Amino acid sequence: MAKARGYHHGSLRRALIETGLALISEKGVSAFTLREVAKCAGVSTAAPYYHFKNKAELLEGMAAEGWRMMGEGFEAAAAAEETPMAKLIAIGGAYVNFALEHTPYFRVMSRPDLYCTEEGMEYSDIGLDVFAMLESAVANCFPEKESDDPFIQETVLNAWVRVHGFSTLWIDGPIKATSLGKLGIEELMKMLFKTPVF
Amino acid sequence: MAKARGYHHGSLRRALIETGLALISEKGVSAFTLREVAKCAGVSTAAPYYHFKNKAELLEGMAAEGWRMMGEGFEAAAAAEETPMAKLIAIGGAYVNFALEHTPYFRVMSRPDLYCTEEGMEYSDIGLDVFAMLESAVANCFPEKESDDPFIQETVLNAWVRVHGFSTLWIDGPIKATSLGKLGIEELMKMLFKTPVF
DNA sequence: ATTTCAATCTTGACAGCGCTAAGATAAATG
DNA sequence: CATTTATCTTAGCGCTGTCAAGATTGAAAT
Repeated sequence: MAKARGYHHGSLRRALIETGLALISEKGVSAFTLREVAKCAGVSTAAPYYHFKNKAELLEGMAAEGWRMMGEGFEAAAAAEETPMAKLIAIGGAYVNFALEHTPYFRVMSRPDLYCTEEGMEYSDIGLDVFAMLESAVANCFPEKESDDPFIQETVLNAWVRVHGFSTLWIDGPIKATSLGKLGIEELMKMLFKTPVF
Repeated sequence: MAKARGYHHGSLRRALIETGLALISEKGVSAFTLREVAKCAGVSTAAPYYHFKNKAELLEGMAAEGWRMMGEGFEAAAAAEETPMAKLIAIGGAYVNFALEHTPYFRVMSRPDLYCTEEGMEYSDIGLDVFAMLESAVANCFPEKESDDPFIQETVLNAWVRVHGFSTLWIDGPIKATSLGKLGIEELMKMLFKTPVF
C-alpha cells in the first residue's frame, strides 16, 4: 500500500530526480524536459505523472532535496568551528561551496518561479529553514542584541547578499567573462570573505 | 533597401521587443513565447523570423537594450555626484534601481543561458562595457593604486556581488518571504550601502 | 505610369513539449 | 488462484519553435 516497487523501476521517483539533475547539469535548466527525463530513465512519457503532479512538482522535489542538503552543509560547517563568528564565516563558505559543487541543485533552488507555481506558497518552506540557520548564526555573534535589532538584520542581509550574489555571478558566467575571471575561484572566495560582513 | 517599412508594422522589430518585455513583466520569462509575442503584436507566427534568427536572438536584443540603458543610468548617476566615492555609491544604487524599475529587462540580462546560446559568445559584449564602468568607478576612488591591484579587484567584486545579489534576491522573492521582507525596500537599500564596500 | 524587385509578412506543416484519459501489467493481498 | 491496487503504456490534445513556400507591399527603375 505504501511505497511498493512498480513493475519497472524500484523507485522511479528517485531515478527521475537524479536523471533530471544530470540533464540540468549538462544542458541547463531551461532545456530540462519531462519527456527527456522519462526517456533517459527508461520509462514512457506519462510515467512521471504518477509520482509528480506535474513538471513543477518534480522541480520542487529537486529543490527541497537541495535545501535539505544545504542545511546539512551549514550544520557540518558550523560544527567544525568554535566561535560564533567562525561558524558564521564557515556557513557563508558552505553556501558558496554548495552552489559550486551541486550546481544543478542550486540552479533549481534559486529559481522559485519554476516550482512555486501557485497557491499560497510563495517560497520553499525548507528554504526558509535554511535562512533561519543563517539568521541565528548571525544573532549568535551578537548575544547582547535582540534578534530583530537593525544591526543584526543588516548583517544578515549583507552576508546573504554576498554569498548568493557571488554564487550566482560565478556559476552563470559573468565573473569568468571579466577581468576578475582571471583569478582562480579560491582567490576570489578569499576576497569575498576578507571584507568583514559586519 | 535599408530599413523600409513592411506592409504591416512600421517597425516590427521594436514592437516585438516591447511586447515581449510586457509579456515577461506579466507572466515571467519562462512563460515568454514567440507565438504569443507575435499574436500580441498583431502578426503571424513566422513574422518574427524575419527580424530575429530565433527566439534567443530576440532575447538577446532585449538584453542588449537593457545593458545600454543600465550603462546610461550609471553615467547619469555618476554625473550627479562630485567625489569618486560618491559616484561609486551612486552607481551601485543605479544598479539596484534598474533591477527594480526595469525588472523584465533585468530578468533577461541576468540569464545569459537564454541568449548566449552558441558560438564563442560567452557573454554580452555590452554587459562587459557596463562592468568596465563599475571597474573604473572603483579604480577612481584609489588613484594611487594600479587598476589590477588586488585591493581594487576585491572592491569591485564586493560591490558587484552586493548589488547583484540584492537585486536578484529581491525581485525573485526570497527576501520578501523572510523576516527581512517586513522591512521596506528603502530601508533595505539603506542597509545595503551602510556597510562600506571597501 | 507601368514594370520590376527586394523586403516583409502569411499559410501550412513538422517534430517536440506538458498533460490527460483509457487501458494494460505486475506485484501484493486475500 | 483470484482480486485488487499501484504502477506503467498507448494514444491523443493543444501548445511550442522553426522552416519552406507562397503572397503582398512599397519603392526603385524603366
